[in-house]
Order: sequence, then C-alpha cells, then structure tokens
Amino acid sequence: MDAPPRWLDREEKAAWDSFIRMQETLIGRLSRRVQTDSGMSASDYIVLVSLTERGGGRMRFLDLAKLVEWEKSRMSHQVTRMAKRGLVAREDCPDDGRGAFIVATPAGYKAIEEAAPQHVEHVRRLFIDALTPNQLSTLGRLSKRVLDHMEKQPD
Amino acid sequence: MDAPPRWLDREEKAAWDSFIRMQETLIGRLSRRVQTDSGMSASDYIVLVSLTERGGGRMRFLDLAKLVEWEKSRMSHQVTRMAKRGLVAREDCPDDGRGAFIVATPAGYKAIEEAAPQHVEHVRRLFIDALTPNQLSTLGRLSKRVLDHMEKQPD
DNA sequence: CGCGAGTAGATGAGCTGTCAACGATTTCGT
DNA sequence: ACGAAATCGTTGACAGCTCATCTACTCGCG
Repeated sequence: MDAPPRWLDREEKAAWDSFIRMQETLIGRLSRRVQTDSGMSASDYIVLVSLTERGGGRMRFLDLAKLVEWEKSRMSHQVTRMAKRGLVAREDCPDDGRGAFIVATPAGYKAIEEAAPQHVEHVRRLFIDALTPNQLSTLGRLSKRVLDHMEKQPD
Repeated sequence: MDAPPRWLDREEKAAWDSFIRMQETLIGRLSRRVQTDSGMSASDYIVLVSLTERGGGRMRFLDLAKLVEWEKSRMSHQVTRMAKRGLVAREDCPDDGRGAFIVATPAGYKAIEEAAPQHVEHVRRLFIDALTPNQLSTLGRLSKRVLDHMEKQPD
C-alpha cells in the first residue's frame, strides 16, 4: 500500500519545531539546575516529590512506579541507588510477602524540602513568567487535549 | 534573605502538570516508536535528519553538535557508535587540522529515508491530529514565546 | 491440598549520557 | 616569531535507562 507520507506543511512544521525545541531546552535546563542546586538528579527529585507529596512519605513500590509512569525495572534501579545514598529505604510489606514499601528517610525529606523551593522558582522564571495567565492556561488546556488524545491512541 | 517560595497556585500547577505529562508521554512514545520501527535510537534519527536535511549529508562536527544542541562529548560518542554501525563516517578536514567532517553513508541515507515517513506519521497521529489548525498554531506560538523568553534568561 | 498462572520486585548485561581531563592544532598578543 | 590561550575533538570513568530473565510469593481452580 505504502501511501505517500503526509509530510508536515510549513505551519505544522514550524509549530512542531518550536514545541520540540522549547520542551528540550526547558527540560534540559531544569534538570541541570536541580542537579547543580541540590546534587540530586531530576529522577531523584521526582521520586522524592511523589513519595512525600502524594504518598505521605511511604508508598508501595509499584504504586510509586505507576504514579510517575516508569517501568518497574527503572524504579527498582533508581530506588537501589537512592537507598545507597540514604534518601529512601525499602521495607517489607506485611500483607504481601512479595511486596515492598519505599519510605522517604529524614535525609530524603531534608533533601526535597531544600530542593523544592528552588525548583519551583526556576519553573516560574523559565516557564510561567514567559506567559500571561491566559496564555498559560491555554497552553495547559492544549496540553491536556493532546494528552487525552494520546490516551485513546495505540502506542 | 530566603524569601518564602512563591509556590504555584492551583491553575499554574494544573497547567504545568498537564504540560509535563503531555510532553513526557509524547516524547516517550515517539522515541520508542522510532526504536521499534527502524531499529535506530531517537538520537540516531536526529543526527541523520540534521546531517542530511540541513547539511547535505556532510557537516563539521561542532556545527552538527550545535545544530542539535548537544554537548560535543555526547556527539562524539554518538558518532563513534553510528560509525561502528556504518550510518556515518568521519573525514579529516583539510582546512583545519583539528577538525572533522561527519558524513552520512549510503546506509545512513537509506535508514533515514525509510524511517522518516513513519516518524512523521506518528507525529501526525499523536500530536498534530489532536488539535485543530488554529490550536496547533497557538501551541506553536506559545512555545516560541517560552523559547524566546528562556533565551534571555541566565541558565 | 497441590499445581499452574499471574504478580511483585530484583538483577545483570549492554547501550547512552555526563563530566572532567587530555592531546592536537590554531590564533592572538606582544 | 614565540608562548599563552582558545578551539576542535577524543577518551575514560561512571551514572542512568532498557530489556530480558529470574526468584519468590499469591491466587485460583480442580
């Protein structure tokens, strides 16, 4: 069948390029910032935020993985490294012999409490402040729309 | 001074979360797609596209690195790997004894010509088709705006 | 009960990215 | 012309991600 590809037209390509470059630059800068400000990687940061904000500092392994939408293997390696640095600890789950809880240690709380304000400040400076409130909410709405659309699509 | 952090308000946070999740999901899906469709990594793809589209198949090493906004070290490793698989080759630069050209091989051209249409199709399916032309151009405009704003900011 | 299927999570190999150091040229100031 | 500094690109060590595989446990069913 091999229909001729429907290449992007000039405007589509311009929009796509801007989006891609913006997103790469933004994410790149933010993660370098987290790294140099706090010594944590962006992954460390996300795990600790999720664990403390949404799980009260203690969460089942797979729930945590689902929350941040990571594969369990990635989470497992990540937790191993973070445990080695004392940011989290593993605990056995009494209800399910296979299971494990991931717990934020005091050092983990300390790390995230120091890093979070700086991170928010950078998000504000680089992203939020670039737009008016209306524009920001538009961007949020459009993002949500793309997200919902993707969820209906096959991989 | 330690001013209290200006946390994101409810609407700011909602917009930020939607954007982040959308962007992660989209990039994740696209790069897995490139991988399984063509056997190339997303990085291979970007390098070959840049090299062939914008450089006519031959480009100075650092120009290529700047074009895709990568560190030279990353590019160097990437080129080494791609050269090993026959997608590109290095050539000495006659004008500058330190320099090098990166050249797309015939196999490299073949690979990118096969992969590009599928990639565009996925971009269309996951992203472009989620929005009306107006919405798409709005998203592009807002992205550009954030990008321009970031370029005025320190790291 | 006992067996097979499914689930929770760990682990190892191999590839990718980052950081710091390095060698090789070129450029620039004097 | 000569030494210092800047530029071009590579390399090695190390952390991170992915994929396949593995163990241990639970659950459902005969």
